[in-house]
Amino acid sequence: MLKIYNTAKREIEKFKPAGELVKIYTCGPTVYNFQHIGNYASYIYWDLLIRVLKIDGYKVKRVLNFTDVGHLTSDADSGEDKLEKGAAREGKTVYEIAEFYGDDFMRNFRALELTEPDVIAHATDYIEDDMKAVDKMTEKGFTYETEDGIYFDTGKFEHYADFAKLDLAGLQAGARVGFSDEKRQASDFAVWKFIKPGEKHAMRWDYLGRPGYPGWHLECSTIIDKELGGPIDIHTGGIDHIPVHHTNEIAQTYAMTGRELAKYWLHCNFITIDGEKISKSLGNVYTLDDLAERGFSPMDFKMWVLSGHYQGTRNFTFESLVGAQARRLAWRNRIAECYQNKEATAASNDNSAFDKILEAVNDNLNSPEAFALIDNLNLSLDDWKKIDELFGLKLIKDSPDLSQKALGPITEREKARAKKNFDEADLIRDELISQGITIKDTPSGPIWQYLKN
RNA sequence: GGCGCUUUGGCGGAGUGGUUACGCAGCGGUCUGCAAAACCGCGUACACCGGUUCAAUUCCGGUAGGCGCCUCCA
Repeated sequence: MLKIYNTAKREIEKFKPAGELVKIYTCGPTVYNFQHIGNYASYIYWDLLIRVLKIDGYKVKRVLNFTDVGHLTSDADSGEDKLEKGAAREGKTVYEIAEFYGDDFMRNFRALELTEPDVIAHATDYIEDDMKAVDKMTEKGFTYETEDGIYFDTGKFEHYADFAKLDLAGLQAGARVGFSDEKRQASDFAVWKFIKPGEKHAMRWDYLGRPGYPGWHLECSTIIDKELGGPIDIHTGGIDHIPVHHTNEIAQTYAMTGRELAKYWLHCNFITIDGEKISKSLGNVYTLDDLAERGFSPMDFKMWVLSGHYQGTRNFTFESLVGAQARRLAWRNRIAECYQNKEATAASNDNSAFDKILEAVNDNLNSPEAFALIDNLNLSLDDWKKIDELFGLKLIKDSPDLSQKALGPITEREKARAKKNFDEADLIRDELISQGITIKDTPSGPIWQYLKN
């Protein structure tokens, strides 16, 4: 039985899906630049959620969006469109930018062994639906027009402040860059932006007799409505989305359909790097490729991420990443032990071992506790397979049975050792090391292990 | 200002009203041809101040610190 922390209620609840199919939506990347390790940390946590649900026996339909239009450099309706900015930076078209960074995201997504979403929704494929959505909201009187777009009148939705517990009176509208004085409330936001004559904006669609493009928040409401249908079971995202983006999604969906958007809202916390937030100006924006250059695989990073809880703040340091890497190697060598000592592990195996691990993860995705259990429990090869299914750590895949390869040399070495021909014995050992296999002499005879990768 | 997270030994990070995980690093030892591994042991951690209690790191109240989001970024 899964229990999860629901941001909407600010408490841990038992998860009960509305129907047979668990409908999940994850706010995806804005494909205008490389995603950094903080971005990927969130997708690792949400992947764990998907995997737990599936192991618990649920059928899941999950939608992930790619924002390829309309996301401005501020979550408020000011600044530049990130895609347009990226295109200008690299001398490419916005479509090339979106494709390039979208592909890069998926490459990393797969390298992290994350479950493929059932639908990857590109915002630009839903423009017609966006227009219909604006029409609907306008019909119901939730919008008003200003010089630069169609705005959502948050004053018309009495529960607007509830989700994020906003203090609307305290919102300092003036502090927002380029705040339009035509807005009725500081919290009002654009559902559609007009492109002024002469304004550079490559992505444009005709609507209401003039060129424009959708407001950033709109795509999520539209895509959810079209791909999943209303109220979905789970909506996930980063905590930064609570006050603006998700609050606005909820308002839009209410305006369009009169329904709530999602029953359970999960938000992951941010990671810091060397004690500070991830930001370009601080120069601590690492990508997975940066980690690879320093000798850490995507799986090492994933070990690090899952060794902490999704709701806690995590501080990333390379020192702690070394620990995560070592822990993964230790687990792989326990698998090697299973290969070499089948009878013993089977005999001493605790049948409930994996159940305990699963129970920990069902408790609001407590992966650190699950990891502690893995460290301590006696596990069979079968358990390790289940653990791989649960966390997607490629433990089995990266731990082939090397017995065939190692057995001959190990026997040769034992013969040499018996003759006290240690030079030869060491030569054999070195030869195996060059193939990534180490030999450890235990009281019950030599065993092979994986070398640090 | 609003909304949150957090404070455990050198680092990461669980957990518990009394016996104090685990990983990494360190030290000592056993074992070993050597090396490594393994195993044993050591360092006696829980921000601070009150309260409850026979007993609090663990419960309650308060204080202080660190951090994040809202304001490029999940």
